[in-house]
Amino acid sequence: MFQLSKRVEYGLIALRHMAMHPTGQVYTAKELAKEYDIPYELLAKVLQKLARSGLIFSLQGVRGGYTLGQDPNKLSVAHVIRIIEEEKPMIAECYVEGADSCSIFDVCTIRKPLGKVQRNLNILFDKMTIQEII
Amino acid sequence: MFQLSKRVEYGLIALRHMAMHPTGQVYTAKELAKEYDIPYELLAKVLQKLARSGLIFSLQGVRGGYTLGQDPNKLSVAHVIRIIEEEKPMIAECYVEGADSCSIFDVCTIRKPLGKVQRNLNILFDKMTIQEII
DNA sequence: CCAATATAGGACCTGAATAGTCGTATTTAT
DNA sequence: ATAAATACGACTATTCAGGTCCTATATTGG
Ligand code: SF4
Ligand code: SF4
Repeated sequence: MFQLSKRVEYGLIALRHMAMHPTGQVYTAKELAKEYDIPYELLAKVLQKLARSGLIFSLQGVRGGYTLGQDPNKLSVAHVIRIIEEEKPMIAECYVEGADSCSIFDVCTIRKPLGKVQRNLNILFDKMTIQEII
Repeated sequence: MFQLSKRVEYGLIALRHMAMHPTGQVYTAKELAKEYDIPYELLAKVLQKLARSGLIFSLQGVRGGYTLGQDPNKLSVAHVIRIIEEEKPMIAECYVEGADSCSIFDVCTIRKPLGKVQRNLNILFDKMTIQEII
């Protein structure tokens, strides 16, 4: 319970790697996968997703790869999570899926307090930048 | 991702229910399950676990049930989670399962920053008591 | 004593979500 | 042209949470 998904972990690792080295440098999914011993196809998908949302730039073809598209100081972990996980619920499903998603919604007594936890968690991830995890 | 398990939610709901009403009162798993429309067997197991670790008292036999064993002011949500989930990992598995659990442990670069998140989350749940969620 | 009602707890089934794999198309530098 | 890279959809496998079922044991009250 409460684990970060591998996809998010892999994404963070890749972003951190890019942020650590001189900007503009291009990294291929292959070399990153090898460096960190991550399944290539899986990492590739994550990078594609990050690229699609403009978080990193992709260069196709020979000598292509990925390069950091944003200042790592301004890139929050929360943002990365949101992109990779899309709108997956955190803490409690009813927050995202609505009242119908939970059969005990209208008698549930812990929904509100959990909201507080959720907010605090958001703040935590919002404040944490890629630069910070280097 | 990052969801509280149903078992924890059910446990919190039951504890909250007990904490709301006069102390000493006995509740059966059956009536709680009905009241909140929770699967009886599942709730029963959660309550058994809470009873085993002394968090609530159990009375067997006819007219038995459960009764709150502790001051709700002193009972933290963190404690409840730890009892129900035992030593399930939060945030990242390597914290509990050790280095061998993750193939990229020794090249992983985000382990330490995730530790910070974990600590903050612990603080959050530690501070939150059952009394508080009433 | 006996029947009813409750907890105790193990075994099992199921479906959904995650992790990982494969195949193929497309792009581009050389 | 070829090789090396991204793009992307479809597929498989594994894991885990949620839920169910069954039996044993304890306790009360008639
Ligand atoms: S209504 Fe309550 S039990 Fe249901 S998902 Fe929301 S917080 Fe959890
Ligand atoms: S070593 Fe890194 S990737 Fe592996 S479980 Fe720990 S934090 Fe996650």
